[in-house]
Amino acid sequence: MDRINLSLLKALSENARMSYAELGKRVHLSAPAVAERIKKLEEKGVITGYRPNFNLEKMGIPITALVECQVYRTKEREFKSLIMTLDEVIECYNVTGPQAFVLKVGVTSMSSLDYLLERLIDLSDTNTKMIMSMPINENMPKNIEKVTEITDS
Amino acid sequence: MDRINLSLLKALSENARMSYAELGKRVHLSAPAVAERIKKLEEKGVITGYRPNFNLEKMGIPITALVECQVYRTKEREFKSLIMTLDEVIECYNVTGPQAFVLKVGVTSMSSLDYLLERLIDLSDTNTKMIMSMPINENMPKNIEKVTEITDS
DNA sequence: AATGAAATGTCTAGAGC
DNA sequence: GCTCTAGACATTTCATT
Repeated sequence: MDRINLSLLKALSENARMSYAELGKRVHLSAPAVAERIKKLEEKGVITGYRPNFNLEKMGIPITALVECQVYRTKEREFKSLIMTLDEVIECYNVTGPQAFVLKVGVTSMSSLDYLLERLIDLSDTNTKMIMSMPINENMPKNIEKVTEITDS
Repeated sequence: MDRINLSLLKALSENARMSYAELGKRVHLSAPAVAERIKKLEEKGVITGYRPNFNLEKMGIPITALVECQVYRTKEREFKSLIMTLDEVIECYNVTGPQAFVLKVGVTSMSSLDYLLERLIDLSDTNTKMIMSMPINENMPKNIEKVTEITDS
Protein backbone atom coordinates (compact mmCIF):
# COMPACT_ATOMS: atom_id res chain seq x y z
CA MET A 1 0.00 0.00 0.00
CA ASP A 2 1.49 3.32 -1.08
CA ARG A 3 0.26 6.88 -0.63
CA ILE A 4 -1.38 6.98 -4.04
CA ASN A 5 -3.45 3.86 -3.43
CA LEU A 6 -4.50 5.25 -0.07
CA SER A 7 -5.63 8.46 -1.78
CA LEU A 8 -7.57 6.41 -4.31
CA LEU A 9 -9.31 4.47 -1.53
CA LYS A 10 -10.22 7.71 0.22
CA ALA A 11 -11.53 9.28 -2.98
CA LEU A 12 -13.62 6.19 -3.70
CA SER A 13 -14.96 6.31 -0.14
CA GLU A 14 -16.35 9.76 -0.90
CA ASN A 15 -17.90 8.58 -4.14
CA ALA A 16 -17.41 5.05 -5.36
CA ARG A 17 -18.92 5.94 -8.75
CA MET A 18 -16.21 8.49 -9.52
CA SER A 19 -14.67 7.94 -12.96
CA TYR A 20 -11.07 6.77 -13.39
CA ALA A 21 -10.40 10.03 -15.20
CA GLU A 22 -11.58 12.04 -12.19
CA LEU A 23 -9.67 9.80 -9.78
CA GLY A 24 -6.62 10.33 -11.97
CA LYS A 25 -6.87 14.10 -11.58
CA ARG A 26 -6.85 13.74 -7.81
CA VAL A 27 -3.70 11.67 -7.71
CA HIS A 28 -1.97 13.21 -10.75
CA LEU A 29 -2.00 10.01 -12.75
CA SER A 30 -3.54 8.98 -16.05
CA ALA A 31 -6.85 7.11 -16.19
CA PRO A 32 -5.27 3.82 -17.34
CA ALA A 33 -2.78 3.97 -14.48
CA VAL A 34 -5.63 4.45 -12.01
CA ALA A 35 -7.68 1.67 -13.60
CA GLU A 36 -4.78 -0.72 -13.23
CA ARG A 37 -4.14 0.21 -9.60
CA ILE A 38 -7.78 -0.27 -8.70
CA LYS A 39 -7.98 -3.56 -10.55
CA LYS A 40 -5.05 -4.78 -8.47
CA LEU A 41 -6.64 -3.61 -5.24
CA GLU A 42 -9.74 -5.58 -6.21
CA GLU A 43 -7.71 -8.67 -7.13
CA LYS A 44 -5.77 -8.51 -3.88
CA GLY A 45 -9.10 -8.36 -2.04
CA VAL A 46 -8.47 -4.97 -0.45
CA ILE A 47 -11.59 -3.68 -2.21
CA THR A 48 -14.31 -6.32 -2.03
CA GLY A 49 -17.11 -4.47 -3.80
CA TYR A 50 -19.03 -1.24 -4.26
CA ARG A 51 -22.36 -0.39 -2.73
CA PRO A 52 -24.91 2.37 -2.58
CA ASN A 53 -25.89 3.73 0.82
CA PHE A 54 -29.61 3.83 1.34
CA ASN A 55 -31.86 5.85 3.58
CA LEU A 56 -33.98 2.98 4.89
CA GLU A 57 -36.65 5.30 6.27
CA LYS A 58 -37.29 6.61 2.78
CA MET A 59 -37.61 3.03 1.58
CA GLY A 60 -40.40 2.25 4.03
CA ILE A 61 -38.20 0.80 6.80
CA PRO A 62 -38.63 3.31 9.64
CA ILE A 63 -37.30 1.07 12.40
CA THR A 64 -33.82 -0.39 12.78
CA ALA A 65 -32.44 -2.11 15.85
CA LEU A 66 -29.48 -4.00 17.21
CA VAL A 67 -30.43 -7.38 18.64
CA GLU A 68 -27.92 -9.16 20.85
CA CYS A 69 -28.54 -12.87 20.97
CA GLN A 70 -27.34 -15.20 23.69
CA VAL A 71 -27.77 -18.49 21.89
CA TYR A 72 -28.66 -21.59 23.91
CA ARG A 73 -25.70 -23.95 24.22
CA THR A 74 -27.04 -26.66 21.93
CA LYS A 75 -28.75 -24.43 19.41
CA GLU A 76 -25.85 -22.63 17.68
CA ARG A 77 -26.13 -24.48 14.38
CA GLU A 78 -29.86 -24.09 14.26
CA PHE A 79 -29.62 -20.41 15.15
CA LYS A 80 -27.14 -19.74 12.36
CA SER A 81 -29.40 -21.44 9.83
CA LEU A 82 -32.38 -19.49 11.07
CA ILE A 83 -30.84 -16.03 10.79
CA MET A 84 -29.63 -16.73 7.26
CA THR A 85 -33.27 -17.12 6.27
CA LEU A 86 -34.60 -14.04 8.06
CA ASP A 87 -35.34 -11.25 5.60
CA GLU A 88 -35.17 -8.53 8.23
CA VAL A 89 -31.55 -9.21 9.22
CA ILE A 90 -29.36 -6.66 7.44
CA GLU A 91 -26.10 -7.40 9.23
CA CYS A 92 -24.89 -10.08 11.59
CA TYR A 93 -21.76 -9.95 13.70
CA ASN A 94 -20.36 -13.03 15.35
CA VAL A 95 -18.61 -11.72 18.44
CA THR A 96 -16.89 -12.92 21.59
CA GLY A 97 -18.77 -13.12 24.87
CA PRO A 98 -22.06 -14.70 25.93
CA GLN A 99 -24.09 -12.63 23.41
CA ALA A 100 -22.31 -14.32 20.55
CA PHE A 101 -24.40 -12.74 17.79
CA VAL A 102 -25.34 -9.14 17.23
CA LEU A 103 -27.90 -8.56 14.49
CA LYS A 104 -28.80 -5.33 12.80
CA VAL A 105 -32.40 -5.61 11.70
CA GLY A 106 -34.76 -3.41 9.71
CA VAL A 107 -38.54 -3.60 10.05
CA THR A 108 -41.69 -1.73 9.08
CA SER A 109 -43.36 -1.74 12.49
CA MET A 110 -42.94 -2.65 16.13
CA SER A 111 -45.28 -5.58 15.61
CA SER A 112 -43.05 -7.02 12.91
CA LEU A 113 -40.07 -6.53 15.23
CA ASP A 114 -42.03 -8.39 17.90
CA TYR A 115 -42.72 -11.22 15.48
CA LEU A 116 -39.04 -11.37 14.50
CA LEU A 117 -37.96 -11.58 18.14
CA GLU A 118 -40.46 -14.37 18.75
CA ARG A 119 -38.80 -16.43 16.06
CA LEU A 120 -35.36 -15.82 17.63
CA ILE A 121 -36.38 -16.50 21.21
CA ASP A 122 -36.83 -20.25 20.69
CA LEU A 123 -33.08 -20.48 20.15
CA SER A 124 -31.66 -17.57 22.15
CA ASP A 125 -32.22 -14.92 24.76
CA THR A 126 -32.37 -11.57 23.03
CA ASN A 127 -31.63 -8.02 24.07
CA THR A 128 -32.89 -5.36 21.69
CA LYS A 129 -31.61 -1.79 21.34
CA MET A 130 -33.53 0.51 19.01
CA ILE A 131 -31.26 2.56 16.76
CA MET A 132 -32.03 6.27 17.08
CA SER A 133 -29.21 7.68 14.99
CA MET A 134 -25.84 6.88 13.47
CA PRO A 135 -23.60 9.87 14.18
CA ILE A 136 -20.51 8.18 12.69
CA ASN A 137 -20.56 6.01 9.59
CA GLU A 138 -17.16 5.55 7.96
CA ASN A 139 -15.69 2.57 6.23
CA MET A 140 -12.21 2.62 7.64
CA PRO A 141 -10.41 4.09 10.67
CA LYS A 142 -9.68 7.77 10.06
CA ASN A 143 -6.00 7.35 10.93
CA ILE A 144 -5.42 4.58 8.43
CA GLU A 145 -2.35 6.29 6.94
CA LYS A 146 -0.72 6.28 10.36
CA VAL A 147 -1.35 2.64 11.15
CA THR A 148 -0.98 0.80 7.87
CA GLU A 149 2.35 0.05 6.23
CA ILE A 150 3.05 2.71 3.60
CA THR A 151 5.56 1.73 0.94
CA ASP A 152 7.19 4.17 -1.49
CA SER A 153 5.11 4.88 -4.55
CA MET B 1 -40.99 3.54 -5.50
CA ASP B 2 -41.87 1.29 -8.43
CA ARG B 3 -40.58 -2.12 -9.44
CA ILE B 4 -38.03 -0.69 -11.84
CA ASN B 5 -36.44 1.55 -9.23
CA LEU B 6 -36.31 -1.37 -6.82
CA SER B 7 -34.52 -3.43 -9.48
CA LEU B 8 -32.07 -0.59 -10.02
CA LEU B 9 -31.35 -0.39 -6.29
CA LYS B 10 -30.75 -4.14 -6.15
CA ALA B 11 -28.49 -4.07 -9.18
CA LEU B 12 -26.49 -1.20 -7.69
CA SER B 13 -26.23 -3.12 -4.42
CA GLU B 14 -24.45 -5.88 -6.31
CA ASN B 15 -22.11 -3.42 -7.98
CA ALA B 16 -22.48 0.30 -7.42
CA ARG B 17 -20.02 1.02 -10.24
CA MET B 18 -22.21 -0.64 -12.87
CA SER B 19 -22.73 1.61 -15.92
CA TYR B 20 -26.10 3.15 -16.73
CA ALA B 21 -25.99 1.23 -20.01
CA GLU B 22 -25.61 -2.07 -18.15
CA LEU B 23 -28.28 -1.11 -15.61
CA GLY B 24 -30.52 -0.23 -18.55
CA LYS B 25 -30.17 -3.74 -19.99
CA ARG B 26 -31.30 -5.25 -16.69
CA VAL B 27 -34.47 -3.21 -16.49
CA HIS B 28 -35.13 -2.90 -20.24
CA LEU B 29 -34.73 0.85 -20.31
CA SER B 30 -32.37 3.21 -22.15
CA ALA B 31 -29.29 4.60 -20.44
CA PRO B 32 -30.67 8.17 -20.22
CA ALA B 33 -33.86 6.87 -18.61
CA VAL B 34 -31.81 5.00 -16.01
CA ALA B 35 -29.58 8.02 -15.39
CA GLU B 36 -32.61 10.18 -14.74
CA ARG B 37 -34.22 7.68 -12.38
CA ILE B 38 -31.05 7.33 -10.37
CA LYS B 39 -30.55 11.08 -10.24
CA LYS B 40 -34.05 11.40 -8.78
CA LEU B 41 -33.39 8.67 -6.21
CA GLU B 42 -30.29 10.61 -5.18
CA GLU B 43 -32.17 13.91 -5.03
CA LYS B 44 -34.96 12.37 -2.96
CA GLY B 45 -32.31 11.07 -0.56
CA VAL B 46 -33.12 7.40 -1.08
CA ILE B 47 -29.55 6.86 -2.26
CA THR B 48 -27.20 8.86 -0.06
CA GLY B 49 -23.90 7.87 -1.61
CA TYR B 50 -21.71 5.13 -2.99
CA ARG B 51 -18.89 3.37 -1.18
CA PRO B 52 -16.30 0.71 -1.65
CA ASN B 53 -16.24 -2.18 0.78
CA PHE B 54 -12.82 -2.78 2.24
CA ASN B 55 -11.15 -5.79 3.77
CA LEU B 56 -9.74 -4.06 6.85
CA GLU B 57 -7.40 -6.95 7.66
CA LYS B 58 -5.67 -6.45 4.33
CA MET B 59 -5.31 -2.77 5.15
CA GLY B 60 -3.43 -3.49 8.36
CA ILE B 61 -6.43 -3.39 10.71
CA PRO B 62 -6.63 -6.99 11.98
CA ILE B 63 -8.88 -6.25 14.95
CA THR B 64 -12.42 -4.89 14.97
CA ALA B 65 -14.75 -4.76 17.94
CA LEU B 66 -18.13 -3.56 19.11
CA VAL B 67 -17.88 -1.35 22.19
CA GLU B 68 -21.04 -0.68 24.17
CA CYS B 69 -20.77 2.47 26.22
CA GLN B 70 -22.87 3.30 29.27
CA VAL B 71 -22.19 7.00 29.47
CA TYR B 72 -22.16 8.65 32.89
CA ARG B 73 -25.25 10.81 33.46
CA THR B 74 -23.53 14.17 33.20
CA LYS B 75 -21.00 13.29 30.52
CA GLU B 76 -23.15 12.77 27.40
CA ARG B 77 -22.07 15.94 25.65
CA GLU B 78 -18.43 15.39 26.43
CA PHE B 79 -18.64 11.76 25.34
CA LYS B 80 -20.16 12.70 22.00
CA SER B 81 -17.41 15.24 21.37
CA LEU B 82 -14.76 12.72 22.31
CA ILE B 83 -15.89 9.96 19.98
CA MET B 84 -16.09 12.35 17.04
CA THR B 85 -12.35 12.90 17.46
CA LEU B 86 -11.37 9.25 17.84
CA ASP B 87 -9.74 7.93 14.68
CA GLU B 88 -10.44 4.31 15.49
CA VAL B 89 -14.23 4.70 15.60
CA ILE B 90 -15.61 3.50 12.26
CA GLU B 91 -19.30 3.52 13.16
CA CYS B 92 -21.33 4.82 16.07
CA TYR B 93 -24.93 3.92 16.85
CA ASN B 94 -26.98 5.94 19.29
CA VAL B 95 -29.43 3.43 20.73
CA THR B 96 -32.07 3.09 23.42
CA GLY B 97 -31.22 1.57 26.78
CA PRO B 98 -28.51 2.19 29.34
CA GLN B 99 -25.70 1.43 26.86
CA ALA B 100 -26.71 4.43 24.78
CA PHE B 101 -23.81 4.20 22.35
CA VAL B 102 -22.46 1.26 20.41
CA LEU B 103 -19.18 1.86 18.62
CA LYS B 104 -17.60 -0.21 15.91
CA VAL B 105 -13.86 0.30 16.17
CA GLY B 106 -10.88 -0.84 14.14
CA VAL B 107 -7.38 -1.14 15.61
CA THR B 108 -3.95 -2.54 14.82
CA SER B 109 -3.33 -4.29 18.12
CA MET B 110 -4.84 -5.22 21.44
CA SER B 111 -2.69 -2.59 23.10
CA SER B 112 -4.15 0.16 20.93
CA LEU B 113 -7.64 -1.16 21.74
CA ASP B 114 -6.68 -0.99 25.41
CA TYR B 115 -5.52 2.60 24.98
CA LEU B 116 -8.77 3.48 23.17
CA LEU B 117 -10.87 2.00 25.97
CA GLU B 118 -8.86 3.95 28.53
CA ARG B 119 -9.84 7.17 26.81
CA LEU B 120 -13.51 6.15 26.84
CA ILE B 121 -13.61 4.95 30.42
CA ASP B 122 -13.34 8.43 31.92
CA LEU B 123 -16.77 9.17 30.51
CA SER B 124 -18.48 5.78 30.36
CA ASP B 125 -18.50 2.17 31.40
CA THR B 126 -17.60 0.05 28.40
CA ASN B 127 -18.35 -3.49 27.35
CA THR B 128 -16.26 -4.78 24.46
CA LYS B 129 -17.10 -7.63 22.10
CA MET B 130 -14.43 -8.66 19.61
CA ILE B 131 -15.80 -9.19 16.11
CA MET B 132 -14.88 -12.64 14.82
CA SER B 133 -16.85 -12.66 11.59
CA MET B 134 -19.68 -10.97 9.75
CA PRO B 135 -21.81 -13.75 8.25
CA ILE B 136 -24.46 -11.34 6.95
CA ASN B 137 -23.68 -7.97 5.42
CA GLU B 138 -26.50 -6.52 3.31
CA ASN B 139 -27.61 -2.96 2.88
CA MET B 140 -31.37 -3.43 3.04
CA PRO B 141 -33.82 -6.02 4.33
CA LYS B 142 -34.08 -8.89 1.85
CA ASN B 143 -37.89 -8.67 1.71
CA ILE B 144 -37.93 -4.98 0.79
CA GLU B 145 -40.30 -5.51 -2.13
CA LYS B 146 -42.85 -7.04 0.22
CA VAL B 147 -42.73 -4.29 2.81
CA THR B 148 -42.28 -1.06 0.90
CA GLU B 149 -45.03 0.65 -1.04
CA ILE B 150 -44.75 -0.31 -4.71
CA THR B 151 -46.44 2.05 -7.14
CA ASP B 152 -47.13 1.25 -10.79
CA SER B 153 -44.20 1.91 -13.07
C1' DA C 1 -41.21 9.93 -18.35
C1' DA C 2 -39.05 7.45 -22.24
C1' DT C 3 -36.55 7.37 -26.72
C1' DG C 4 -32.97 8.19 -30.35
C1' DA C 5 -29.26 10.77 -32.00
C1' DA C 6 -25.30 13.69 -31.57
C1' DA C 7 -21.61 15.57 -28.96
C1' DT C 8 -18.66 14.99 -25.29
C1' DG C 9 -16.29 12.38 -22.08
C1' DT C 10 -14.37 7.90 -20.40
C1' DC C 11 -12.44 3.35 -20.75
C1' DT C 12 -9.47 -0.28 -22.50
C1' DA C 13 -5.93 -2.48 -24.95
C1' DG C 14 -1.65 -2.09 -26.94
C1' DA C 15 2.89 0.11 -27.97
C1' DG C 16 6.73 2.24 -26.05
C1' DC C 17 9.59 4.00 -22.24
C1' DG D 1 4.49 0.96 -13.59
C1' DC D 2 3.67 4.88 -16.23
C1' DT D 3 2.20 7.51 -20.50
C1' DC D 4 0.03 8.06 -24.81
C1' DT D 5 -2.99 6.93 -28.51
C1' DA D 6 -6.92 5.27 -30.88
C1' DG D 7 -11.05 2.75 -31.24
C1' DA D 8 -14.85 1.22 -28.42
C1' DC D 9 -18.01 2.38 -25.12
C1' DA D 10 -20.64 5.35 -21.85
C1' DT D 11 -22.79 9.61 -20.52
C1' DT D 12 -25.25 13.82 -21.21
C1' DT D 13 -28.10 16.87 -23.61
C1' DC D 14 -31.82 17.82 -26.36
C1' DA D 15 -35.56 17.39 -29.64
C1' DT D 16 -39.45 14.43 -30.05
C1' DT D 17 -43.37 11.65 -28.58
